[in-house]
This record gives sequence, C-alpha cells and structure tokens, in this order.
Amino acid sequence: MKIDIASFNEALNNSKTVILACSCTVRYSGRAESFLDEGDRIIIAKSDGTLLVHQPTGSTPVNYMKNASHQLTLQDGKLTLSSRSLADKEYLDIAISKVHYYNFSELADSQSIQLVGSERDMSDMIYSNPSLIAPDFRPLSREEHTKYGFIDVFGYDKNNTLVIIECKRYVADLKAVDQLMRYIKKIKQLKGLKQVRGIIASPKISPNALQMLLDHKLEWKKVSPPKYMERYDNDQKKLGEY
Amino acid sequence: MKIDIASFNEALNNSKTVILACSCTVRYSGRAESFLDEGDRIIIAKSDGTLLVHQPTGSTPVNYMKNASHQLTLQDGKLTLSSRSLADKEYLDIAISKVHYYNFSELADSQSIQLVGSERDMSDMIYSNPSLIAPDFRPLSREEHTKYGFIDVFGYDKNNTLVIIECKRYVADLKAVDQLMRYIKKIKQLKGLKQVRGIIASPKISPNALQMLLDHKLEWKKVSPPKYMERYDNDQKKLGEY
DNA sequence: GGGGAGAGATGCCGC
DNA sequence: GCGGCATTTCTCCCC
Repeated sequence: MKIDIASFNEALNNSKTVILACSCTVRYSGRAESFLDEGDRIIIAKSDGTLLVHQPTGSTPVNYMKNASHQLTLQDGKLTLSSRSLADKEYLDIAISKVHYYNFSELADSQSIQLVGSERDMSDMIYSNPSLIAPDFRPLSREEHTKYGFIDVFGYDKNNTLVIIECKRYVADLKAVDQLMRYIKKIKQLKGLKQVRGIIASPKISPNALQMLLDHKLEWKKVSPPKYMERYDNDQKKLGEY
Repeated sequence: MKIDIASFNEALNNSKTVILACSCTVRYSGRAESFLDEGDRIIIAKSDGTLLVHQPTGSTPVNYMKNASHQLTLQDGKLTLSSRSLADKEYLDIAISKVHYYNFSELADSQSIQLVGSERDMSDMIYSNPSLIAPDFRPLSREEHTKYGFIDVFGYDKNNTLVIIECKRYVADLKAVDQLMRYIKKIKQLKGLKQVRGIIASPKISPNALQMLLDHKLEWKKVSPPKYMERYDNDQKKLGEY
C-alpha cells in the first residue's frame, strides 16, 4: 500500500491518533538499547507524543516512546518513522519495508477510569470494619504519607499495643514482609517503642513470606479486597429475581 | 461508519489482528472492577486472545484482556464487543456507540527483541570486570537462582570476606536495600558466617536508601549498566570521522 | 522534579 | 502451576 507522507506527517502534527500496520525493523536507544528484526507490527502514535510498537502477539508493546515527536521520512527509497524525545535522550527509529494499512482520526475522550478493588479500597474497608482484623482492634489513622512512613492502617489492639497493618490486594510476598519490617523498625525508633505488632492483610500469602513473618513474630490476617461494583451487580440481580 | 459484523467476527476467529476506532463505554470485572464512560478509543484484538483498549492519550491501555475470546454482537440496536477469559474469570464488555473505522489483517512476526542494558547485563559486566567493584574483588559465581537466594554476584574481597552485590540498572531505592539485607541475613544463617559485606551497584541511589545502607554498614558502588549497541554506534561514528 | 509505593501490574525464568 | 524478581516498568501521590 502506498502512503501519503505529507498527510501522514500532518496527522502526526495535528493531534490525530495514527495507526499504522507495516513490516519493519525497530531500533531503540535511550535508557537501554534494543533492536528488533523484520516483522509485521502495529504502530500507534498518539497526540500526546506516545508511540507504541506492538507485535501480533503479547499484551505489552515491544517498543515504545513517551513525550516524543514523530516524523515519517523517505530518503533513498527508505521509509523511516523516527521518534525523538530530546528531553529524555531517547531515540526510536522504525525502518518500514511494507505498509499494510494506516489510518488516523481526531479522537476525543474526557473520561477517566473508575476502578474498585485496589489496596486503597482494602485499607478503607479495614478502617471502616476493624473487626476484619480482630474484635478489639481500634484503627487510629490512615496517614499514608506521613513522617512515619506510608503505612496503610495503624491502630491499637486490646492491650494498647501499636499495630501496623500492611495490605496487599493479592498474594503477599517476601517484599511485603520486607516493607512491614522496615516500617516497624522506623516506628519503634521514632516513637521509642519496644513492642509493635505487624500484620499483613491479604487474601493469600506465599509460603516463604509466611515463614519469614512467623520467624519475626509478625502476623497474617486473611482479608480480601472489596469489589463494590460486583456487589452492586449481584444486588441488582437479586432484585430482579423477585 | 457501518461495520460488517460477520466479517469482523470471522477476523477475530481467524488469527487476524483487528484494529477498531470507536466511541464506547467499557466495563471490566475480574481481579478488580472498573467502568469507563463514553469516549473515543482505539481497540486492538490480537490472535493470541490479547485485547487492548487505548485512550487517545497515555502509554498504557486503560483496559485489557489476556487469553480471552472476543465476539462482536448486535442486540436491540446495541453494538457490543465482549471479551471473555473463563479460565481467569475475567469479563470485559465494550458498548460501542459509533464506529470511526476498523481494519484487520494477517500479521506475521517471528522476531524477538534484542535488548542490552538490563540488570543481567550489568552483573555479567561486573563478573567479567571485577575491578569495577574493587581492585581485589574476586567474583565467585553468578548463581541467580540457588537455595541461597537470587543473588546477582557474589565473591570475596582481599580479606576473604564474602561479598554480596545487588545490581540496579537505575536508581537504587529502599526496596533494593531491603533485598540486600534479606540476602545477607539468609547467607549468614545458611553459611554460619558472622561477617558478610553487602554492596549495591547502581548508577544512582536515593538519599534515604543511601542513609539506610550506611546505617547498616553496607556499601554503594557507582556502576552503570553497559550499552553495547551505543558503543558500537559511537565506534562507527568515530570510524566515519577519519 | 524526586522519592516512595501500588499495579487488574507484565514477563521471565526456575523449580 | 507457583515463587521470586526485573521492568526502557508505568502511574499516582506527596513533598
């Protein structure tokens, strides 16, 4: 397929979203260096300077650029799409041997995604329902970004011992234990406390992480992140059943 | 633009890569729940069951599916692209109000990317050039996946003290120190050693991470990941200058 | 802009 | 399959 270089570049420079399917090689230089030999790819160029190179399989782009400007050139019969981010010192060059098809249009989207079920939702839930941790647990605050560190929830147990809770939305791993231990060490140091309880709240925990927790006399409490929309949908279904 | 539902579904079911630009809403339910209100998006459906929903800005897909099967349906005048991954219990529905354009074709790509400058390349470099760490450093092995943990490089210094090196390709942070400390603790325990040196090798380190390192009598050595291709290019340029 | 941490993280490798 | 970990991580939030 023939490509109209002038109109293609005009689209790139006029806030259009450009799609190009082609056979090409890709060379990248920036934070690392990469080369991708000849093959068919889908290329997306967005108005914000994003450029994505997708192979026919896989969910992540094989190459990409951010905050870059792109230009299509034809020199000595070689068609090249170049992307440059001078600020980040990143360079990407696509040598195109065959254009399968391309398209572009002005796209408008002012919406942002609403998502439920994050770790933040989990700590909110625990704060509102402290009995999920223990019957006598009293959450004190949810100061994520304070001088004490970015702690998900902390409070006191029935013996007035300070409790630090680290939430994980899926499997808690060794890194989660590292994190909890680091927070506990810092809090002990800052508040001059001898004893602080540490709890990981997650639906699952890896065996090694659990072992490490127990080795350091820390605790695990099984808690799952909330999914309000799902509950809403289920409620709606139930209503419909009547 | 009108869409040919039968041929669209045939493309989805016959290993084609499908591109669709449209105005739509997106609902997802699976590991979490999400909703995205009306706006223009680019949708990519790959032959391996990947589905990506891209907004006109941003480098990451706003929604996505993996290992799913997709189907376009028209019911009561409502055009819907549904993606299902029964194995993962994930569901994504795109309600399409307007089709801007679409395209599909059989894409062939047997290449995989060659990348230089990773953490692995860095540990290889240190293993080959131990003087990057210290004049008398003797690397012993690069057993990344052993019972001792996934240690990048370890060896002995001039006093025959065991040295563990953790490489980071960019800024070493608190998590990197956590990791190094965990490895050291484990090695001390397994080998019954009293003293083990721990070194983070990275081009940069965050102030707090450096503080934490020094607090625990660990060390930082400034090392940058190699970029062979860049060097090759520079050599070529230099050659051209003569 | 840098630091810290989550993510529907993803992808890779090893067991 | 799970576990551990890097990633051109990306993204958000706060200082």
